[in-house]
Amino acid sequence: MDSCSPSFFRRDTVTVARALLGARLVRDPENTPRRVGRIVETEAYTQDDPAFHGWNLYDEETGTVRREGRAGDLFAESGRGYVYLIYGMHWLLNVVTEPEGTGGAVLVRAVAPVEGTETMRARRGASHRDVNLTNGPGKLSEAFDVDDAFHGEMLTGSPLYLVKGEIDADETIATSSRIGLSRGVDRPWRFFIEGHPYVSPATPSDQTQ
DNA sequence: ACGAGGATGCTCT
DNA sequence: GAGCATCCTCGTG
Repeated sequence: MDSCSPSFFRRDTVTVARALLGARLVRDPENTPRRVGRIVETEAYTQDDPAFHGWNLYDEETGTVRREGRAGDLFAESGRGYVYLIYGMHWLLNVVTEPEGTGGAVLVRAVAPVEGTETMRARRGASHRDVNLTNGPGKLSEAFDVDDAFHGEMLTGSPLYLVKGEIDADETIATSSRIGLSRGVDRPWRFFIEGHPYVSPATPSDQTQ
């Protein structure tokens, strides 16, 4: 196993977001079958980005950072989880990037099931078609039992970690504006495997009106 | 197929 | 009080 180490994540956030396409997300708790998903969609968030949760903590003029609250953890050591609740309901999984003191994170937006699909079905409910198990950031968190417990934890080993992977020869990486934003819509920082069935069906933020 | 609307809680104003 | 890195259900065509 070539699991992603802190140094893998201690790089430019956009580079990490691209490099995570084809990587595996592994959920390996005790007493539960292992779940593995292949990452097919990510988004990058950087400290000078108005959509970044820690945007108001970073002063571009002086280069100083106020590491306060949950968003302050976006400036922590790379390889840690940044997990937060959106719309009062869904946990979203990010991995902290860049050197400590520099803000950045990659949102894992969609994976394709590789192993443990039965467990994912049990978590998501039987009424769903398989494509709906993990084709969105809230959905994959439910399928993989990701919640607040992983916020601030190192994602470099059990029970939740990432393993390096590649894009197949017949696959291409596509880019778009990110999903669900009102600010920072001009930054083309959503990356996905073009045409893959497990890419989320959402519309990029610069194509809505 | 697609669009509208509701659920629900944390953070900042 | 508003906005939010979402998802699901229920309308209409």
